Amino acid sequence: MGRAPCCDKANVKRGPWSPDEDAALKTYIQKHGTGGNWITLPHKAGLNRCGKSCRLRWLNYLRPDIKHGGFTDEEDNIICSLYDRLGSRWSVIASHLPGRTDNDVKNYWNTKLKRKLMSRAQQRVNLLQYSPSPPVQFLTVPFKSEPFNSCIDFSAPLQPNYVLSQPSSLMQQDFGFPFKETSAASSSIIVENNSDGYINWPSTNGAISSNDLFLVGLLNGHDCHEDLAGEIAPCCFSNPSANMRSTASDQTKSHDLHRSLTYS
DNA sequence: AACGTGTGCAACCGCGTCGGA
DNA sequence: TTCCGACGCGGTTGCACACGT
Repeated sequence: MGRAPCCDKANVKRGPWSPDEDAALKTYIQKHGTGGNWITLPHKAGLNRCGKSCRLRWLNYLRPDIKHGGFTDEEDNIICSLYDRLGSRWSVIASHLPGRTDNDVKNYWNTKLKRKLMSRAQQRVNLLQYSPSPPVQFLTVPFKSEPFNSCIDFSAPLQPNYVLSQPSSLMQQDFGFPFKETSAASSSIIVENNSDGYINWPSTNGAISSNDLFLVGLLNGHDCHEDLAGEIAPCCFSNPSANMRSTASDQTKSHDLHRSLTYS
């Protein structure tokens, strides 16, 4: 049996709020407060609205301390940093941004910030400076919803000359298969021998940032000191090894990373 | 001008949690 | 301890507007 609805949906107004309704709600709350009961508030305020709708309208729009308008770079950084640590806990993230609501932050993340980060990631790819001719062929790596972290699952054995860029937060060592560095300044490596389809790295502390991208491409045997151009192949995080730690938060990151890559 | 598509954001929905009876 | 109403949250939807063809 489902939960009983909080109000009679057939007999309450829905959709956008009119200026009159806004005024009525604002006037009532400023005069009487919410009274700790949103369900009875609309009746008392003379509004034919669901209590939840009133609560949302007040918290997300009518509250006097709401900050409207664009987000600043500083706010961007706070959101990115907190999302990296907390995932999609918008209310917690919004609590660090005075005047911003969880709905605001969520919408901003979903519509703008995610794409902004993708654009930065693309710039990082270009900075890797590989330019094979014929162009790089990129490995398609299907997303898998479970498990995650501490390992990239390529679904199929890696072939020689696949290029893997690693996240900056991880050390370039002990990947569990032979590789060579592309250059001292680069964060990429090249697979020299076939691998078993998994790349393990030594970090067991879950130190993967959602700003970190794992990019894979095939060099077609060309020299690595050329420009990298073409499609990005998203990788999923996988955890076939029992001694690797994985968390729900990492699953979210992996999922979001995949989704954001598919936007490009 | 008309139409299709993309974007931003307000609002809704459903579920988990909390607290009082 | 259990039940139930209300709250709060995150995911999703739908609409208005902008923009391109």
